[in-house]
Amino acid sequence: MEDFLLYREFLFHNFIVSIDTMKSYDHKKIDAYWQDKWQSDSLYKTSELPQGKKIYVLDMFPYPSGEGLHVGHPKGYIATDIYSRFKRMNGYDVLHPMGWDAFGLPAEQFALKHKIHPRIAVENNIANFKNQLSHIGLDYDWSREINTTDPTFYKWTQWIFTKLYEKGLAYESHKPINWCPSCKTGLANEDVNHDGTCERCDTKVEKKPIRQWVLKITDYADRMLTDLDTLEWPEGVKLAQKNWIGRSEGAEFDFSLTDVKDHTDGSMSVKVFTTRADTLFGATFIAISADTAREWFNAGWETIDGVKEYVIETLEEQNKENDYSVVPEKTGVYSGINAINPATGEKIPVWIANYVLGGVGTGAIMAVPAHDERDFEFAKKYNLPVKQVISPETGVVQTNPEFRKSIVAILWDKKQNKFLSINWGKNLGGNLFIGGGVDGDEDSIICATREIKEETGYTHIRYLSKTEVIHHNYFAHSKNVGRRIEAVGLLFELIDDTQEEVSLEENEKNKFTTEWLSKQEVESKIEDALHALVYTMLVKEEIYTGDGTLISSGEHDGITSDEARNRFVEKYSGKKVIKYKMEDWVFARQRYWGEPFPVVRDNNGKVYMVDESELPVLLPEVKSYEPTGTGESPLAAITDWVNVRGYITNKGTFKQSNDGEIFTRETNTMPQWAGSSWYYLRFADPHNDAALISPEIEKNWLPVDVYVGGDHATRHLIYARFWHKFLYDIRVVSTTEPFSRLEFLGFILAEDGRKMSKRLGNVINPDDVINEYGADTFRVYEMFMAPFDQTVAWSTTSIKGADKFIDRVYSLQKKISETSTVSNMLHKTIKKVGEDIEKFKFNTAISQMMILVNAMEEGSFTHEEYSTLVTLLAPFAPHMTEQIWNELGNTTSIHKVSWPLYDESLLVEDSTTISLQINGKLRGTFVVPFGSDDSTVLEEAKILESYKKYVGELKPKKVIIIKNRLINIVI
RNA sequence: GCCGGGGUGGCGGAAUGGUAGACGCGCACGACUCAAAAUCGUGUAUCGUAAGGUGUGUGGGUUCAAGUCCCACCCCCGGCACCA
Repeated sequence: MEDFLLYREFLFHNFIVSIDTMKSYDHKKIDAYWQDKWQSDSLYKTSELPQGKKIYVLDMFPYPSGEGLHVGHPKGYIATDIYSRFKRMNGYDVLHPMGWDAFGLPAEQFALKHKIHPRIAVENNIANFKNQLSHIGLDYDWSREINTTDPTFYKWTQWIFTKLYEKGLAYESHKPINWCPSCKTGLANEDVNHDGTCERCDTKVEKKPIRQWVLKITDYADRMLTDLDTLEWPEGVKLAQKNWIGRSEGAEFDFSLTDVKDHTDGSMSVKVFTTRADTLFGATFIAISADTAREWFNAGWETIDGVKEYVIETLEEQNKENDYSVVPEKTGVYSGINAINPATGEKIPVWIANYVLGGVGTGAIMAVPAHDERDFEFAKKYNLPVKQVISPETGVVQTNPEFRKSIVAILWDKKQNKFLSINWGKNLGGNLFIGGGVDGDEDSIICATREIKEETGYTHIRYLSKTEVIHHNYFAHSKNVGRRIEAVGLLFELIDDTQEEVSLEENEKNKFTTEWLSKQEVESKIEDALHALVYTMLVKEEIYTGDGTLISSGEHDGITSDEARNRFVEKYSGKKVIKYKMEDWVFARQRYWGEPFPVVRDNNGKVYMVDESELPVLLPEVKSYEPTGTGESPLAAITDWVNVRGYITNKGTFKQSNDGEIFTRETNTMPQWAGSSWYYLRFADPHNDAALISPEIEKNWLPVDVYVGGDHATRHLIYARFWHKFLYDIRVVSTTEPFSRLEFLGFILAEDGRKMSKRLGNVINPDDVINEYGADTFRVYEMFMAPFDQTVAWSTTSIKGADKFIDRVYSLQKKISETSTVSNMLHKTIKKVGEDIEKFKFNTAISQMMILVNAMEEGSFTHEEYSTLVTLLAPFAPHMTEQIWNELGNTTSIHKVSWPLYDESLLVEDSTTISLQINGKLRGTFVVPFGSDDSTVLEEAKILESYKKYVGELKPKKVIIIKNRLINIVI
């Protein structure tokens, strides 16, 4: 009641203004009034522990850039706001926090440009962001705000690093890494664009050997892969992670080398990695990368003429690599060395080839041109032998099959470039080539020649080529038996069209017709897997790269690819190996604005972690935080910070002491991804000095139930999963995954369809929009403009629709009456809005409410029904609905009201419109009572003019009636 | 090339195999107004005066009925890319 009186007083002072603006209500006053009131009432304060059902709704926390917010930024925040308000109204305790990801390069670059300290810049930017956000009416509990640059926060980032080190998951490396010459820092692979440029500044990234801290994320690759299945994430993201992790199961084999001149590395063998160990007998040459060749040179190898030049040239070429979209032409050179295939004992040449890459596998491959496209392309170019060792397998393998031998013959008319096909009709397999069974030991060419003559009469033909045996499995329905066919495919050329009388019986002849098909027709009409494969191999001259049965593999003929992969590793001294495309995480940056490593070294360079009791290691103030570009961080110049006296505790950690030895601090800083890899935990327990998070709080609030943000499929979402799993292993968290459900948001583009940027001058500032239309209109429009996950351009005209809607809902207040025409529509709306919010389908939820409002405007509705509408709209338009709620005489906040329930019985309408179809075409509609039985519907339909016109006295062949929907009469 | 996602009016977009284009913008006309804005009303896929025909990227198919299911292809967006 107090609120109500307060509001009356407020109206008295301000209402005149709103009449002037010709709007039903004055959003500026109302927005501010309620935002202040919610704030002073602590409406959104989250309790320390959830009392009942909990839900943790999280936005990807923003990077507080100097540019401020544009209208695209709040889209996700509005969605989580709606979702969390909805959940709160459904009786959940909601954790919905916000914070700042403020370390990292952009903040530092902004600071450098504007000549202010990054800490000050970050403070200003956060203040600006917070001010902009505050106008939107979001329900964050700001008492839980966190900031990754706050020492009380990064203390725990450092703590996690010391734990990673303890568990052997952090190590130093001098391997060449990605170096951005413009940002003057090392980068993780994840920070490098597809085209080899820096993700931040688009400068060409170089390889540079720098001492680096690296995290062993590859140790978690398998778990990260398998646990993907447990996540309610968009399939695309899961797939992207799967590809990024890039697990491949294979084997390594040693090929011993012969004819090596002065190769002093002593091993005299080359190690290859393959995922196709089953094709070992088909390895007809070895190909090594230019990198591997260089290593051999360094080890003292003297080679034949031209090889060294080729290697140098290739290395140069590969370092350029600007255009990633074009696969370069394969080149190579014979090295003069030969290798022994461990399976066949044969001597095969070793080539150096540009398509073999140094960083992949072992940098050397066994080339199997018969079963690998790249090897095949290379072998064709350099005339290297192709040896098929896998017999293709088509169809579905049958149990207890009948064995048969057969041929598939393709007759080619070169002049017309057409292929002879037999059309058996739809039910007998459609178009095939010529097929037939082999009699006993009959030669396949003779057999095929005979079949062609028998079935088509052509006799003047020339044999061209044939395949190895293909195994084809199918179920012969006519004989009710599974079959396994050993087929040979053959290609013949038609010399002339001399044709004999087809020797088959008349009734046999009538079963099929012969047709000449063009290439295009063949590809669309020949559906049979075996016949299509024969065509692919003989006409298109493609190789078979799938699994199958072994042939030409000595004693192993007849076993499957799977069996061979296991057997060959044992038999030929191979080793099973699992490789990942993902590499360990380069975790150091040579910049100022990041978390310092809690690491010191003694004068022998031995590394110690700073003792937990002395964390955080504070980022020191520094005069110049410009990058040095030497691979050293600016911190290295601060000698009285770098040099620190102390001692090593019996735990092996470092503690400061003025009379101790001198140690030197690590001067690299952590990458921006460090803080964001665990921040979501801290929101649940933001002020805990003693622990990263209290176990009780962790158990009650975590994991994040719904995580909303932009597409970070392969970086943030990989790193956070890795750290979370590690924290699970050291018992800091009790779940194996951090984010149960993930919802991506589509971006908002500028009205011109381009990205919003200051440079293009097309930025739309939410402050301006809110000023003109109010926060509620802004919120409703952003949610209504397109499906949530879809990118869409801003429209300064379309927003008027949302504005009108808000205004009309407010105006409806005047129409409250004692009667109702909308009860059915209202209950449908309650159902749909609830279901849609749950699924993040905000656009259709709003559209349903618009439909209801239209119906209310046309008909009549009660006070209670109006209250229900306002309640449904409350999560979307919190200010206006709170205002109405208050004006309706309620004394508590609408945001504490229970979500309305729908009445199943009221979802049903009294009557329903049936559409009349005649032969599937719409010919009219009519209304019948809901639930009318079929005969009633038919009788009603017969009354229609269109029924009389189209059906008349004709007898319908068939009448299909879909209850409450339609009647279709087939005549 | 491979893997995702998508292709529906002038625009953003709706459609459990069952009236395609809900809802909104825009546009046109009308009401109110001296006038405009705002607001309200009516109309708005397309061809046709009409009856009716045609329409969800293209071509086939399944079905009484296809935007929706199946096959082939084209185009757009995103990711990966000589990964052995």
